[in-house]
Amino acid sequence: MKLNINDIARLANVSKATVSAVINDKPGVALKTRQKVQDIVVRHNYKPNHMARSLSVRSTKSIGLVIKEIDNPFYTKIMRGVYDVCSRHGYTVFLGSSELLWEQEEKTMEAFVQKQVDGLIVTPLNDFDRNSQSIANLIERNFPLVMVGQIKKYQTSSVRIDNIKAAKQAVTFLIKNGHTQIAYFSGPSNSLHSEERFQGYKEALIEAGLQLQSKWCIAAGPKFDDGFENGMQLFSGTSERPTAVFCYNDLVAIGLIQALKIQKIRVPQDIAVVGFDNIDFSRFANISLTTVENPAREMGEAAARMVLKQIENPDFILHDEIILDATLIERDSA
Amino acid sequence: MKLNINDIARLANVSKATVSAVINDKPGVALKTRQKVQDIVVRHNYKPNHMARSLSVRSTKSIGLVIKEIDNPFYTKIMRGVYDVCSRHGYTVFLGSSELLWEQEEKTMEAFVQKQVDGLIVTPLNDFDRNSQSIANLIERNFPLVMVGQIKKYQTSSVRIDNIKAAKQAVTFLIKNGHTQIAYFSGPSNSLHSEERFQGYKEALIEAGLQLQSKWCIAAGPKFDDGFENGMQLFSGTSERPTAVFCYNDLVAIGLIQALKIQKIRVPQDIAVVGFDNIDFSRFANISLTTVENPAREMGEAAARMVLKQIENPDFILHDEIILDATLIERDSA
DNA sequence: CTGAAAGCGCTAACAG
DNA sequence: CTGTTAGCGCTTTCAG
Repeated sequence: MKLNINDIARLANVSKATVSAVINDKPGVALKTRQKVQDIVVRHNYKPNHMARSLSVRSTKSIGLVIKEIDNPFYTKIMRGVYDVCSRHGYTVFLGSSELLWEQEEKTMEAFVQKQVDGLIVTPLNDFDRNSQSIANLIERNFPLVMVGQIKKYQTSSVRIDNIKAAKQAVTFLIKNGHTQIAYFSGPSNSLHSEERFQGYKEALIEAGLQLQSKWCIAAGPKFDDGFENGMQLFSGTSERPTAVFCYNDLVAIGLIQALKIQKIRVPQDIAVVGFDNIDFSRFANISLTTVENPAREMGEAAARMVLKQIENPDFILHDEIILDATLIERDSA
Repeated sequence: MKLNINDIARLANVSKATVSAVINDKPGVALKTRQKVQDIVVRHNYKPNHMARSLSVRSTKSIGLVIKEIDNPFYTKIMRGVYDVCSRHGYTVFLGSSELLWEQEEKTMEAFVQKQVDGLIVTPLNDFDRNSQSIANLIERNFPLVMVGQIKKYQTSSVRIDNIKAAKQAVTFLIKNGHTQIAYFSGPSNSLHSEERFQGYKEALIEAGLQLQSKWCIAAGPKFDDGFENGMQLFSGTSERPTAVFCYNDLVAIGLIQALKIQKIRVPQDIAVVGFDNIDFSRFANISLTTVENPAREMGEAAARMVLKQIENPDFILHDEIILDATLIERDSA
């Protein structure tokens, strides 16, 4: 039932080299022969086995994408950007997710490499004691690899934003609005982003001559519920409260706002909150969210363009960096 | 630099057949030989070329997933379900999206088949004049293929919900709450879901003895902005209004609520709105959304289990159907 | 238990 | 312009 190149060659009375030439639009085939072959090809609906081709030409026209969380809209946007430019260039993309476990990240990357992807795009986890043999190997082998974000220990190509600067800008905005008691809801402990944003938070405070207070540095997490639960907790008692909170991302900001709403605390009058990422929903949240625009899709696109360039230019891989802008979007929540 | 099975064989002083046997954990290799080979393998960090293996065994251990929209959280959840069970079973997944264009859907499927995926999961578009050669071929060839949802023209395995019933339930709920003037914001014109939900809407009206009024059947679309814009439009004038609207999905419901808010129309007092899908954000919308739970992730998981079963059982492919439950979740918006 | 040889479906020189 | 031949890296009989 399923024909291969030999069958077509036989049916067309030519050699398989000729068939190969015509299906790949190579020159040097007489028009008549070409047409005869083409005719047979369409008549039998022959589709070349792409894998066999890949084995021969040592290129699969595919890349592996490993993100952190499949159902986090921020990563979804990155995916979108990557997918768009890859498919536009005839590359197909393998989907992978570490779900915040770096053993998983590692395993997924390895699997992709074994499947012979031509390149890899990763949103890396950062465990401080992490020692990634795989990443080290890839770098050494000059394998096309780009990070969206970065991994502290290794130097690779990357596209990202300046998280410190962006966070500082957001917190400074809060300070300018008269806030002096500002909390930070951080993300996962192994998130470099979270740490950088914390750094920006600190810098803004210091620059304004304010005290950094550990009681207002809350280890929340990356999700709604993290924001919600920590919000419930922090604002439940009658004890002292901050007047503003800067959140690791929009998800926790929205969760926090939800908790505030339940406790009848008004946003932004009683508590101002600012998020990070500008996910689509931040506009539609309970209170439209003041947040930092994190150009996820653009980062995905840039990352994809970068790997493709590296793939097409294997001798010329250097550690490129693209830093995109992240700007504050003022809405109602602060 | 990059070693292959021959290199390992030579280094270990055995034949490549032996190497193959040990890396695949096949019996019939003397313990000593096995250890010697294994040692070389780890010492040189040898990773078999999975593609070459695939060519030989004619199975890639990969499946193709083609969804409709990458950044729609509903499809993202399906993706999650598919990804989870596939990776748990050692399958990797190719990411594809039709972005609501069926030529794209077709092309993506074809591409995956040429890349020799072992199976395909598709959330199909339904154009009424659509004639899918690819799908017909796959069915005829008995190719492992499962639809999340269904395509009207072809009989395939599928997992889905009873959209008609679910919609009817939602609209009946509205009617029980005293509404008689109920609008429907439909989805994309080529969405079977949208049409089935419309069907359910009609049935609920009829059963309650209410008139179906064409002025309240609004062709909105699948996105926020579609809900928003159509909401702005429908409720801008002082002309007659419905008192409730049933929306194709949560996205348009949330968009609509946003429009209502801007126009100072209260939800649910002035207008009740119910969505469909129960995306994560529906809880956190401006007004928490009354909606229909659409078990996306579970559908993804079921679909994945189904293809895997078909793949593992090629002689035994039948057109299976799984219909999952979709139940109304009552929250604040209606 | 181990190795030689054929083959998976395709591409790439190289002759003719 | 076309066909022959030799791989790509692995698996799989089948002898020995």
